[in-house]
Amino acid sequence: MPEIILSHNQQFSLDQTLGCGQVFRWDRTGNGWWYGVVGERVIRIRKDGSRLIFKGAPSSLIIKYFSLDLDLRPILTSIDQDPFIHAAINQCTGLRLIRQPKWECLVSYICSTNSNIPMIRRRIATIAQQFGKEITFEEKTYFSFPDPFAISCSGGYAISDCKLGYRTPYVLDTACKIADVRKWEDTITALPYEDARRQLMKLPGVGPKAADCILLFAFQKYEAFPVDVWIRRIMQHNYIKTLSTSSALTTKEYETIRRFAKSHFGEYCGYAQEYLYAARER
DNA sequence: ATCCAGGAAAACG
DNA sequence: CGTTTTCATGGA
Repeated sequence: MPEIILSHNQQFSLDQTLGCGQVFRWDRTGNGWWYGVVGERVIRIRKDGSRLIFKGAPSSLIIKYFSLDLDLRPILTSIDQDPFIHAAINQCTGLRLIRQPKWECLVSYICSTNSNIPMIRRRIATIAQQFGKEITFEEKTYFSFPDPFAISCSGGYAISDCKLGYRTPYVLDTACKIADVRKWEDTITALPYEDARRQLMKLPGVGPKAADCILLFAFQKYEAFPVDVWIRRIMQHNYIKTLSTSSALTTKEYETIRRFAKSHFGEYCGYAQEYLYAARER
């Protein structure tokens, strides 16, 4: 089985990275193997010390997907601005932001609203099962994530069967609007963060939070700082104690939080967000 | 039964 | 304009 030997500057935890809630298509078996669908491939991977052992994809794809080509140390040093984030960094050693497939990430976070991680996972799995291509791997059947056309051309019939609730028309309408995925990806990629964010938020079902997740996880716009209920709580308790404790997160509050994060943690505040989220107390 | 979950859109005042 | 209500689903 192919493997990658991680050097000392490739700090990496498979469990932190795949288990922190940024991706929804990976499962861990009892003995440390992870199985996941990435694009048209099923990947099996585990880590033994500095050895990364895997099957189902070339090394180049593994390195790109897990961002193993970038040195985490200067990034973590730059966001390590106070004792609280320092503790989170230490608690989640080796957590990396993944370079997710963009279209799948978009749909995932449209499906994430007002929901929890197990539910999101189930929805994405159902969509893949309904519309994706069958992939056989080690005698088991998996499904790739369908392109927009596969979803839109069904005329909304099969998608309404995926238990997405009120998110059903969001996914369908977004699939219709993004007929040419490649073009959409190139457009967003080329735009600076704020412009890309405004563009994404024009899609039905994509608000500030979803847009920031997509930009951070799929487009590597590291200044994105997604604010969900957990992050808001953490920011209230540890950083901005003057925040009102009203129930719904207003646009103004969201702006206050993400501006603070950018100025406090810097250009890589998105990395700070993910460490804070992964280290959250439940 | 009631509340909550990696929120967003529509309705309201 | 800012604030409140509604939305579908399942788990605790």
